[in-house]
Amino acid sequence: MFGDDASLQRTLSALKRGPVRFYRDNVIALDEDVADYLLFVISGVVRSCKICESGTRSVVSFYLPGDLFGWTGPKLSLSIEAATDTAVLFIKRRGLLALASRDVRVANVLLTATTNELARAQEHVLLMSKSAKCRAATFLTDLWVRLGKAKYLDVPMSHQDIADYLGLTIETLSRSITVLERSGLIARIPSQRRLLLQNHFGLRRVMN
Amino acid sequence: MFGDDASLQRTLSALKRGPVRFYRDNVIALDEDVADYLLFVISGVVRSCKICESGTRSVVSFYLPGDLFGWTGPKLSLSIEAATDTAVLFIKRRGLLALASRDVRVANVLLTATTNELARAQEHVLLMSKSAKCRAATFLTDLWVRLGKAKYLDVPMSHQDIADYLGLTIETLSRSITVLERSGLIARIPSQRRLLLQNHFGLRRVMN
DNA sequence: CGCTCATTTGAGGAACTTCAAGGTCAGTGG
DNA sequence: CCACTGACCTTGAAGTTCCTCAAATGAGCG
Repeated sequence: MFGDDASLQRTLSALKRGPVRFYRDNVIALDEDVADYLLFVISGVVRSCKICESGTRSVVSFYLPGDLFGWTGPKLSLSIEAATDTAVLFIKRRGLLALASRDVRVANVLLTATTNELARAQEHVLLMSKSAKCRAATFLTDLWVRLGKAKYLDVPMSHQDIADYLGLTIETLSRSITVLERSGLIARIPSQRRLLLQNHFGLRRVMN
Repeated sequence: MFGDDASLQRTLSALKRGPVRFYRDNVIALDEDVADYLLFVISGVVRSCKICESGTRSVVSFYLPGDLFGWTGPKLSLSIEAATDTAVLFIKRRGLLALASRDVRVANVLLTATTNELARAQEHVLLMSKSAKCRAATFLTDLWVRLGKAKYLDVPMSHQDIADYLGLTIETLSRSITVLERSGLIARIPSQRRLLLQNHFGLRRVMN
């Protein structure tokens, strides 16, 4: 079984639902739902976040096109939401697991996806005990890398989302970005949302 | 193959090396080594941590007896160290993966271990944007749960380790614990290292 | 006891948050 | 074409939390 890619493709197609489109700030799933489905991002940005009893929100992770995720345990009760307009694929978890037990390539994809997500979560932990300036610089540089190192960085998510991801207020984030700009490390051309990372060496130094 | 637990046990035995004992603060592995081995904690506490260029240390995770870990990607370059005197098992990664592809039980153990580690990392991220008092209360309560909800909580790792895990200074951690004590939520009986969590409801409230 | 190391406590300063106001930009309707 | 609106971002000033530095206290051990 699955001796050729074509039959693998057919089996995968049978497991997926979508692409489903969501508008910005729509809830895609609560993580009770994610117990049954993995998500694959086709376009746009997805965030997983948590609202505390105190009303404060934390963004745990951003997922970009090509990311496969949904391993988060149900006890965290995270909410999966569209950070921009998005399209995502829902993939039956049990079906994919069964497939993985028969096809090593599938198993490797799942293992790689999970390991990557763990590594990113650990880097996130490390980031949270750095200064605001360092957090902002690291976030922008990482995002630029994840989006393919294009000439300009079009930041797709709102500053509020970024601030909640970095554990800062939106004001502190704004000030930090302004400091980076005044230091000549980045520039905003021509508008807010489009950034040019000018001095990668300097950014690396700020990132520690 | 592996139709019975006995043959599974034999195969597992062939993959493991140890138990190996380490004294407190010994380096168990750098994560280039962890690329080849998974670690299983027999006794004591293991920490994974990172020293920045600036000299500051962060503890990414603590592993307790029964924990299986080592999925961290090599690009983080974490150091795996003994937070107390410990005994650990080294398990050949490739061998265990091969085993997992043939035995669903093994695959499930690996998946569960990885998912748990991811969930803990995400909770850690959430924790880092809370107040010092909340972080301390959450850490102590979680540790108490992970250690089996014994009557007394014998904190096994140093305050410095805990502070580096929580992204606080050792002084702020100490003050936070003192505040919890003065609020009657915890008590130190009879010495520093042994704590009694007195008011679980109150602790839950501080944890938010 | 007298050493060392770990933890606690205090006072002052730095970083971040809060609250409040001003600015920018895209969309809408006159 | 221009003013109006609302969402989003930026800036300023005051307040809070946490950090830094310094010293004191406590625990463990020869």
